[in-house]
Amino acid sequence: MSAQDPKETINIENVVASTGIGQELDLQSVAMDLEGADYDPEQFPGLVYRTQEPKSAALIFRSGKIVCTGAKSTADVHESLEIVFDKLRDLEIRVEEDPEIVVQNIVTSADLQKTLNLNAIAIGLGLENIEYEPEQFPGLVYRLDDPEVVALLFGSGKLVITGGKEPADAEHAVDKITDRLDELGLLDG
Amino acid sequence: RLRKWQERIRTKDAGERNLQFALSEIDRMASALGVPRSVREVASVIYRRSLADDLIRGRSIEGVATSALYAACRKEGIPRSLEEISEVSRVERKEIGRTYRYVSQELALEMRPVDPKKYVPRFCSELTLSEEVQAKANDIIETTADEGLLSGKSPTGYAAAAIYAASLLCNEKKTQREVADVAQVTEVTIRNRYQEQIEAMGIHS
DNA sequence: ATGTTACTTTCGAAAGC
DNA sequence: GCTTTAAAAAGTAACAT
Repeated sequence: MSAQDPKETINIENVVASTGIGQELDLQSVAMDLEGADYDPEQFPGLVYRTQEPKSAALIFRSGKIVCTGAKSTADVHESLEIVFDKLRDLEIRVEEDPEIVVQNIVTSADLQKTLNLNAIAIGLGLENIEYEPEQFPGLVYRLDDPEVVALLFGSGKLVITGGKEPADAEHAVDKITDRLDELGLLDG
Repeated sequence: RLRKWQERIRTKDAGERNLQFALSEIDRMASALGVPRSVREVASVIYRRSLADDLIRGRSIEGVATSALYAACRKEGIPRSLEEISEVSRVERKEIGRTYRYVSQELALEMRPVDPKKYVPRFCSELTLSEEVQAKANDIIETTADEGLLSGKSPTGYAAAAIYAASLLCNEKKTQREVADVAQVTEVTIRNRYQEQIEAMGIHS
């Protein structure tokens, strides 16, 4: 009744993407005119601009390249970047019509809905394939080859999957992890 | 050519000096921690393997030496926490931890997670607790860990809580602060682990 | 003794040191 | 390698109440 497919519990928590306006920028002046912009070249070469809805943070560089992070979906990434593009246009900066936006990383969380004995899992998956140092971090780090993602498994059964380029990567990862733990008889039992 | 010859000697000498420095550091830290000679030997082997596999590039000699000692203590079954290790090293805890993880992966040391029970004898000794308390603490750790209660928890905090609980059960009470001090964890951690363990053991007191 | 804030881990891009 | 951004997981710690 309560046990549903772990895939249904997958939630996208953050999407990182990169793009560019195809134009060099004078970040100093952009920082002056764009309200809410944080720019401290001594500390970091990029200018930070935050959007409220959707919530995200954009890192704008002198080269015109932009990194967007914090969005909850790929659609939000596009929305956020459109806002950034329009803000720049308001500053009389030429921005390409539809700059190519490339998703670089998707962070998701999920729930296997069964508590995990990480010690047993560490041995079962093979000590050479995992990293588990509870003195340093409570999660067990499991790197998958296909899809090429990294999963952090917790004793509660919840997990984080990061490194994927598309939502499907997380689903495949959850499937593989579930299957692997099942065949090892490590889901509860 | 003479120049090339000198360069080789210079490199060889530098390498030799660095190795000697690393080994003397391992010796110094091991003495400060009071670990047996066998541990220093294991640490030396791990350091030499790190050197042979070129793992020191981009890292400090001290960091690798300290990590080798941390790994050796664990491998020999007498673990020292990163907190304890960092007190005798000039490398900070975070760096020792990440270097250890790197060396451990690269050399395929296949280190198993630290068993909290490995801390019981030393901590109890420092607290002058009886054999009975040690046995009780080990029982609590073993029983509750098998129920999956150990997952994700720090070995020192887990051991500390079990020792605290055992000291109460055996009428040799030590305060949370006393146990927290030897284990180098906070009272809050002992409190949290203690509650879980007691509940899992079905004890009420 | 409890509550808040903050730091640990994973990932990726950007430009520059 | 570092710097900055955001986000989740759960444990631990520092400091306040």
